[in-house]
Amino acid sequence: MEYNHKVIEKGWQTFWAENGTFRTSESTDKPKYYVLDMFPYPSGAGLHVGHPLGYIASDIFARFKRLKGFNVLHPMGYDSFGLPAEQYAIQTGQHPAITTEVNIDRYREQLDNIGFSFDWSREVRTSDPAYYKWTQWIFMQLFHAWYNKDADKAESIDTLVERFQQTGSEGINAACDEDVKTFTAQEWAAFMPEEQLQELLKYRLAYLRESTVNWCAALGTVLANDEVINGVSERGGYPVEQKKMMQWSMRITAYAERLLTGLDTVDWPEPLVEMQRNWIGKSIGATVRFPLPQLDTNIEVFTTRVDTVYGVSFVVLAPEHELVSALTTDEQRAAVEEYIATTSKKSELDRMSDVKAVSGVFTGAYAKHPLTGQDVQIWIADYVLAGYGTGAVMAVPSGDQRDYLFAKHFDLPIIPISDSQDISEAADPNKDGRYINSEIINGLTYEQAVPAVIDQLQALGLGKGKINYRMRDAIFGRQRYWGEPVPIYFKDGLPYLIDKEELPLLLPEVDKYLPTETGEPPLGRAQDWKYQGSNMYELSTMPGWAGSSWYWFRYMDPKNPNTFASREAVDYWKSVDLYIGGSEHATGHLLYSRFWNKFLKDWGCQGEEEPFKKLINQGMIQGRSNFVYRLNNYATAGIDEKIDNIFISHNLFVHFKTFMKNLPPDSSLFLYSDGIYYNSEVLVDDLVGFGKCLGKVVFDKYPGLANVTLYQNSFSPLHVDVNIVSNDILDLEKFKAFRPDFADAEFILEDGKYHCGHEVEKMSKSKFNVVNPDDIIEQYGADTLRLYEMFLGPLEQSKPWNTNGIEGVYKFLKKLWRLFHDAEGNFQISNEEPTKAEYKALHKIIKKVEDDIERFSFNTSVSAFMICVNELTDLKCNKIKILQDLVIVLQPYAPHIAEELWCLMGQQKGTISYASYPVFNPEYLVESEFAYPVSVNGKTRLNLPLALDLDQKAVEEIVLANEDVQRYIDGKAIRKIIFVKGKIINIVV
RNA sequence: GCCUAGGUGGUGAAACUGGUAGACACGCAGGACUUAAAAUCCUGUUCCCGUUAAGGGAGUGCGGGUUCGAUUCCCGCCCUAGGUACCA
Repeated sequence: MEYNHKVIEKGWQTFWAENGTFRTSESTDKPKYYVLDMFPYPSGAGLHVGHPLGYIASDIFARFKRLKGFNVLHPMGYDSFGLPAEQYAIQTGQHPAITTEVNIDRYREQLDNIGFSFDWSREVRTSDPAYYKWTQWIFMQLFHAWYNKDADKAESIDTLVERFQQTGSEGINAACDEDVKTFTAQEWAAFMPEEQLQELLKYRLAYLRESTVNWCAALGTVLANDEVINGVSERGGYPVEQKKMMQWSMRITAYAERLLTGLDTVDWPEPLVEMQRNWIGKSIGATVRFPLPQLDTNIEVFTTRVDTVYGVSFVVLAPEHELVSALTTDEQRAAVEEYIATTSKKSELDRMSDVKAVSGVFTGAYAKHPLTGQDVQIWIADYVLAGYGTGAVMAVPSGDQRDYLFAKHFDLPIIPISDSQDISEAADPNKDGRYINSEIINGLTYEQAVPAVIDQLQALGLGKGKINYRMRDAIFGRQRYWGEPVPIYFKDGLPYLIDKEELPLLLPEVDKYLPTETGEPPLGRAQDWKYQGSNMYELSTMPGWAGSSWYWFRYMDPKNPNTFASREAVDYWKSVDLYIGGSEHATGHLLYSRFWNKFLKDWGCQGEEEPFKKLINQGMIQGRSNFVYRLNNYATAGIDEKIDNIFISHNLFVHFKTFMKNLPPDSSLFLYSDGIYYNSEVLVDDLVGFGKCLGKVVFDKYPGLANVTLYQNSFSPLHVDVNIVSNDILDLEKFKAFRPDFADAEFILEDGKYHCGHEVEKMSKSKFNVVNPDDIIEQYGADTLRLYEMFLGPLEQSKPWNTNGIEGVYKFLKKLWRLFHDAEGNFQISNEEPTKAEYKALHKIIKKVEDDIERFSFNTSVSAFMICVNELTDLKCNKIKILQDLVIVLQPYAPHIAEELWCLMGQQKGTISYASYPVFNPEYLVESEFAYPVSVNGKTRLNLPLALDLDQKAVEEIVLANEDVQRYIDGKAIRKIIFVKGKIINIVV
């Protein structure tokens, strides 16, 4: 039979499913390997061809590792809590669980068509109560934990209570809120129980506190920093404002340092590591206090250049700084209040857009310089951010450009502090010179000055070295329905954990998925939803990232009812060896997952510091839209009938556009049946060709037409479904059926074809550029799809989807099939011993694929397969000894055809999945094309690579007779001689 | 502005540690088979000069450098994509 992908592929997919071919267990002597994909959110649109790119790559890798003798865990599941299902529920009233279920079924069907080797028996869904039970459990552990900085790990809150009871707050070194109290053991004991709980909340890793949040009114929820892009929501692009609310937060900042140092131990793409580093934003510096004798307090600032402290000529506070109103003098009060009012009105977006404008107001107050004791002015300005550092900066105009501009603008002093500074035009932050105007550090270098200043400040109690992080704690509550309920109830306004036995705390039914009339989250609508019948539950739900922050553990032991994953399973699988997914999760999912992983390690649940050892970002596949150009703005004379269903081919459109652009904006073209005239007078040679084309259709049909007038925008691009376009050539019949109003369309063609325009855009329904993998599979098969997605280019690179080249890959599979089938389509194989050339072709591919997979260069493997089959075809090789190994090598890429051929050779059905990867034999390959001259007994001889198959004597004769060679041998040592086809190309000395 | 990645034919791309640049594939052109189409196969295809050919020249964003030899290494610049931003 001919290569029939439909029959072959369905058959094998059924076989794999029925036989549980890819079911994994822990009981084996093989080394383990964990290959994970970022699990998808099952959206209503289904998969498009961009989605499976990463899954195909990971599947190839997983299958390859199996062949290499590893016990491979390769699971798949769904991140099934999320906004779209809820939005859909709001619109239609359908329960998000139902929508989600339907979408998951659709996803599963599409995934199955591609022939993945997932172990589906381990599937997880984050919205499944049996799953989110453990998400809630982890939350409870985080609530019950504090971070002991001395031990550098999270500990049970009980150990903290114990220490409070014994020694009070003395000596506690914790990651906690700023406003913790200091107290003795006696004072602690004297606190009311509520006070104690209130205080403990400031230490917990999951905690409740009033914080400024990104409130998105349109979505009715708060958003995390990484969900806000340029001041608008990532989803939907709605405006986001700052608002104070009581919120659940996660003390991820406790792990800032470990999250940073851990990045050095993982094998991740450099851009991603860099993104996380920037997000954490560590800066090493110092805090400096500027005394305020009038208020008996200090202004604390953070600086990374404490050595420039003698250059301070003023201090700037953020407008929101808590000391502002207290220290503002009466004369300045009006100005200050007005300034605060204007800045608070500015949205995040405004503030970002006028970054360059200098603004600020003097408070009228002065602080003492900590080292010189001189008075320095205190200003407020919105270039100082309340949320970073201490919300106040010491201004060093000579060393910082923003301070410099501020000083210039308000005519404040600029003090040079280094003999190498040039501050005539701008601030100069260089660290090269010696200090001047700097009392105790005059004449010192930067390296000497920093510790000197810090020592002095510390001695005065006015400063100390400090490390600051940009990263904020993560807001953990969402005022939405479709998420995990937080396992908390309230009594007298204080949060308590529900009993562990009550887990999972099920998502209650509600009548509507909207906030209540009183503005509470949707869960406020649930009837009789009280903890043990009396206490109110927390009404917000967990954010989208909760369920995805630990899911790789659940795959290890997905059905366990007693724990999130058994210790045996966790110790066996340890961490993910290879993780494939998009880089858009750099500062969200990938950071939170590392945080929870570290916490679970501290908690003694698992032993790995990092969850994902190696990570690959697959590039996004963008859409490639096609356009047709319709006549839609014109005037006719001498005819009544409409003639607007005319489409011009792409090059004519470009021609037309270019030409019109060169005319005055309000000009128009008149068309006559024998050509085009510009302004009815001048014949435009350029447009003759265009005019003839256009004239043909228009005037054949309307012979009596006197003229048509065209304007600048007479032809406008219109998205056309990419599925009726092939190689940018429009299928005219399908186009007429595409939309009813195109039924009588007429075309102005080039070379008898309608060429469409194209553009790279996001893949979306409205742009008619969505390509469904099912359609590709229907036409070419899953193996072709898999190979083609890999063939498209480097995995990590983003690229537009373009079906144009797929024929080439399809041809390769057909060629391979035909090589082992005769003209009648019967399987035909020879038992003969292969020739050297045949072995060479085979071993080339064995080596190549192995190398390529190890370095994730899947696209070059596909090319190599084609070369291999071309070579074998030329050799007319249909030998069993070649095919046996070849199909194993091919199996990760094109598993269906590989299985089928394996079977046809008389091997037991399905055993190819457990075969072992063929051993590469270098004897068959040309290793190198270089010859190395060596000296033997004073005579120069050539070391020729054996595989080159050259006549030693003949080559030596040629090479040694070469003048250059002689010259080099006399002068210097020759490293190698490069020759191709017996000819010397170059000589390396 | 800063950080990161990248820039090679008509197109997707390859060249792994400096060694025949453009493998492989698409597209295009020509040809074979066929009544015809599909399918399949063959030949050519970086650009310029040379009627064909033999042959010659240029060529991996631009300008320099190191080297017998540079897409690859170094310096400066330009452009594109992604990230990030009054972060003190």
